[in-house]
Amino acid sequence: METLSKQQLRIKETQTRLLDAAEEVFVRDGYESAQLEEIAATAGRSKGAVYTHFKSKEDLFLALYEHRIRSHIARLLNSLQTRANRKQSLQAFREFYVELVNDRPWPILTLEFKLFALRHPDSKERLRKAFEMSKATNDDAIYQRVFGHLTKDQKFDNDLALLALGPIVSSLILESHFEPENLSEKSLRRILGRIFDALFPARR
Amino acid sequence: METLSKQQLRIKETQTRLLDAAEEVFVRDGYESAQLEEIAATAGRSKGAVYTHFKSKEDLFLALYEHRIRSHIARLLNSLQTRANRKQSLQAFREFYVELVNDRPWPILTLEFKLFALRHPDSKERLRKAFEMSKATNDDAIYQRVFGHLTKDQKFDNDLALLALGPIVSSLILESHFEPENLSEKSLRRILGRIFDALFPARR
Amino acid sequence: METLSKQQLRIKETQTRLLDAAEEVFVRDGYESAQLEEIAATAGRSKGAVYTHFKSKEDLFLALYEHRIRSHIARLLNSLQTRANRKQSLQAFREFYVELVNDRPWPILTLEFKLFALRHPDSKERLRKAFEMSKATNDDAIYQRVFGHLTKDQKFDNDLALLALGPIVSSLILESHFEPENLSEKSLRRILGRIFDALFPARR
Amino acid sequence: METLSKQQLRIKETQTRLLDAAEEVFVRDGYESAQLEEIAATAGRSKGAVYTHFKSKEDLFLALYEHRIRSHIARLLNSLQTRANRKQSLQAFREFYVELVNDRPWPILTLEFKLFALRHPDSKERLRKAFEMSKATNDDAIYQRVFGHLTKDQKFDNDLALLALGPIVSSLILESHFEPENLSEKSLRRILGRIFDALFPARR
DNA sequence: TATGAATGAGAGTTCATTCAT
DNA sequence: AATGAATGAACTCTCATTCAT
Repeated sequence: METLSKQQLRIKETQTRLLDAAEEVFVRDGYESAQLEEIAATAGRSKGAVYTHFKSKEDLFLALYEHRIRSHIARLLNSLQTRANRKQSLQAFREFYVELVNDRPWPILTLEFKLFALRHPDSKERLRKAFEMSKATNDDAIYQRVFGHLTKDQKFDNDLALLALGPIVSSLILESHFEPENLSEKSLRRILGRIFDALFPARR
Repeated sequence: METLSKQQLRIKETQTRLLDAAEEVFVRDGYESAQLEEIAATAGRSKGAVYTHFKSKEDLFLALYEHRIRSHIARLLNSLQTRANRKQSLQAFREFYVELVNDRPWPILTLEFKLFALRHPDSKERLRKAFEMSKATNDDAIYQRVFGHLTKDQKFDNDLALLALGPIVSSLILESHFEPENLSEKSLRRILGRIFDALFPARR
Repeated sequence: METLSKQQLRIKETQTRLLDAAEEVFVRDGYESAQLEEIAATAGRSKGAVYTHFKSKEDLFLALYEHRIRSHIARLLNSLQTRANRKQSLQAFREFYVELVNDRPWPILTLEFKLFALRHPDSKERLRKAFEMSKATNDDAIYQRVFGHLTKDQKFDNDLALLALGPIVSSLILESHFEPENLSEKSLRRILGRIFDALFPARR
Repeated sequence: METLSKQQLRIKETQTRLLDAAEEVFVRDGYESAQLEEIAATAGRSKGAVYTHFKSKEDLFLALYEHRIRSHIARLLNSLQTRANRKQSLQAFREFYVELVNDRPWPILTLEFKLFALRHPDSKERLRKAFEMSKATNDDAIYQRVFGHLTKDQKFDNDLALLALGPIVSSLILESHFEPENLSEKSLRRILGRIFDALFPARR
């Protein structure tokens, strides 16, 4: 664990600032409308600094997504780690997703990124890797801990549900922007909980 | 039902072509990246023609969405109309949503439009109207026919579910683009069905 | 010979203005330093207009060269056409080259273009065609008229001389910019004449 | 002849490397398109090092030219030095120019520099000095040795020819890039020789 | 109604130059 | 002396929009 020189610290700092600013602006304005200059200014840096750290606007966008996914998955794993038994693990899993309603930028960023992916097949390989990474439950041990042993049919449905979960959360949070009263945070949690319970029935 | 003059027919034809082309291009490229020229060319018209029929790119986009919503709702109403009893109606309702998996452009367009709405508050009023329109079940008679009489608590949950349904379908179809194997059309139908049944339990 | 509509005339006019402006600016500033905006402004048009008529800066540059070569070659052919015999033809040929000292932009443009060609091998095919075109004496009839019948050895030397002539003229005009006194127009003509006579000895 | 410290040697080494790299890149890409970073990398140094040794891109370019001219003139003088009589001297002079066909970068660099000079009048003074330097035959003794005693008219023509010689060689070498077959090295020597003999007739 | 030449604001990207280390 | 992160002016190219025909 070496300490970083003053120089290296500044570089790290710039990268962090740029990624944070990128998230803010990309989420607010969308990939196409987001301006590099705005991102740079938000980060307290100049346009040119963006190009010191990222090859292009697209590169910055993808780097942001990778970065975001890494911390997303770290948070999920962390919340699963501390639980003793299956029931608690599933509960933690449930909470994690329900609590995503607090992370408003996340679903927007996710959607933005998926639409981008659809329209930029050139980036496919890099995208595939990021998507791959995002499946924490790829790990057998974790899968076991959260869902226990399943029959083949149960596993099939469970895997489908796992795939569906993220998108559903995202879409509901997005929708809540348009129905702030009917889809209050409380309502959101409620319906997310209902869907979760339907998708992951607690097996005895 | 008046007959339209040749002139009027031609106008109508151009409008239809432009809207169809707009859908194709907006869905494929996204609002920002879509080029008016490309839309015009796809419609077999020139850029100028777009401006004869629509005030701006934004106007065309909104008009497209209104147009699409109108036909969407018409199709839904139509599928509900012919059913005799509540059970059949709910079934038809279910089928309608499950069958949306065939209408691939729809969810993309919807997402695209919602993201647009989020970022163009100026258009809010027009957007609100279109969204409003999209709720067929606003009509009490229809609501009754499909869901029967509900207690206040049931109605609350049912309304939440109604709000959630569209976004969920959209998000799953979108996701299926990235997991064509795991989220095959068949799998999509299956999971959509499961979610539908959880959200709208058949009451006796 | 149809007349051009007002519209078509304006288009033609714009093209001409742009090419003229391009020549002025490319010659003055060089390909890299020349600014599209400056060219457009010089032509009394906007930047965008350039792109209506030319695909890119490079395209404009190449189009300019092709255009210039066409008129260059037309002028040469024209000056040869009117002469009755070989001696007169050779004399006309000589005069044409010596008089190039009046066309100051031409050699700069030529050099600029050759350096460009060297550094943009992608444009090779288009360049080759333009260069090809520039050899008026490719035409046997003209060759005959100007140089008469030559032995094989004479023809070899004559062809070498033909290749060398243009570049030599260009380089001398360029040099005269740095030695305006020693290489006055009169001196230029004198030395060009000497070189011409050495390269194309009047055969009896 | 003092010995240089290690430090000084390293400085010298860097300068040499930078100048060599600069020549390579300026010749290959042209002044405007040449990137300082590319030059630095080619020299095995970083961008910053360039600025330790040269004030600016322009300064490096001019320094390169001065450096190149110095060695050019040294080579010319050297080849003249060893000859005993006028005839041999003229012959050496002739050979020197004819053999320039081997130094492909030289004419490109020269042209590049002249075009630069034309477009950067600010550098005029520095340029003038470099040009001045390049005329070895400014030295009366050398002039005498090579050309002997000339009448006023002969001297006038001879001086013109001296001015023309360099540019002509350059332009022909450049042209040979486009006609590698017709202007083979052998052909180049041949025609250069012919021109030389016409410009500098061997007087008895 | 429809065309497409022309406009011009705007955006991503490049790159010579600076400067803290 | 040398590095390379950061600056910021500058430039090409794009594209929604206008308008004469």
